[in-house]
Amino acid sequence: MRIIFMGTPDFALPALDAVKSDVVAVVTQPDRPKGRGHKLQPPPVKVFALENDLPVLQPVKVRAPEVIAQIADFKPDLIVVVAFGQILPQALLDVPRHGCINVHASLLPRYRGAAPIEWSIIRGETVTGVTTMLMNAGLDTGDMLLKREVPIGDEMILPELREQLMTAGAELLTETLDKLDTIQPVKQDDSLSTYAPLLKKNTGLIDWLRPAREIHNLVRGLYGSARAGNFKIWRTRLADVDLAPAQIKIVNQKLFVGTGDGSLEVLEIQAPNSRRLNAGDFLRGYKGGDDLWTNA
RNA sequence: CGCGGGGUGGAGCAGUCGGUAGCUCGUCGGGCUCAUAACCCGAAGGUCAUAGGUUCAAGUCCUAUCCCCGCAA
Repeated sequence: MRIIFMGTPDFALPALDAVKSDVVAVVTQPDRPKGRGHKLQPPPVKVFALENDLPVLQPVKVRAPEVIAQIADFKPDLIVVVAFGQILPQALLDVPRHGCINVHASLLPRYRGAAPIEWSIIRGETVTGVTTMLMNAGLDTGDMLLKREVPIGDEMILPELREQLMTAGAELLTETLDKLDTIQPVKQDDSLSTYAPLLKKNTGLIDWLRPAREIHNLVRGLYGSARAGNFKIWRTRLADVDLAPAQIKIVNQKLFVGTGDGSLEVLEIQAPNSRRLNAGDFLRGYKGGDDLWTNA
């Protein structure tokens, strides 16, 4: 089986590793200026591919005819897509005779889209999973092959869930390829579908009027991107202290915040221009008063 | 060369106009207490990121390097 693997971030690595012996080429996103100083960074999949002596393509747009031709030249039997980051046009989907298989980090048809892992935590789901599907031109709308469930613990955090899903995804991919001839594809029930859109900058803004549980889920699901004022909130815990929304209280080196329903203990917080600290350390240096979030 | 903040005893911070360092917590010893994460007394612990430079004198000014962080992408 000649496979072309398409993927970009860390999440795709276990899957690529699982099938690499059949991979004839890897397609990933171009190196991008990233981080401080705008240094050019190769995507993790590229790094992995080079370490394994796999040919790497980094098209700006896979939809470009010359790119599709280039991919076709590898005469792939199958294309495997895991967190690639670009939409494949029909012309490309038609290239491999076995079609294109995608590993998606949710139980389809729920959480179609770019950020299924984050949204499944933010929405307070107790179970999610991975799904393999035969891709079509829609966004995560292809016929499903196999699924595997992964439970979401009450206190589970984004990196933990991501870790489990990427492992499960790699295993499911292997299983899918093994049974490819016998699996009966199942159409998705569009009436049950939900979307997990790209995270926006303001997705992480904490509204203290919301219930504690909801805010806690947001903090868990964004892990570092949830913010209150200029502070990043990394970890919280449900608490039982009587406080008005957004009001803070410091007791025994612990930081509590009131919400619209219930209260939270802030366990890890990051002040502007500072690094991430646990609440105890943060409070030691904190000289301000009760206006923690309101001043800016 | 995208913009900006910072590296000070174990931790988090302060340090004004340059004159060899201070706070909170922790640690160790002692005391109080039925007891304690509480309180009282005392102690240890810092070549102030690194290398140069200016100066009678630098954590504090100048230059270079390393590392951390925020924004923007």
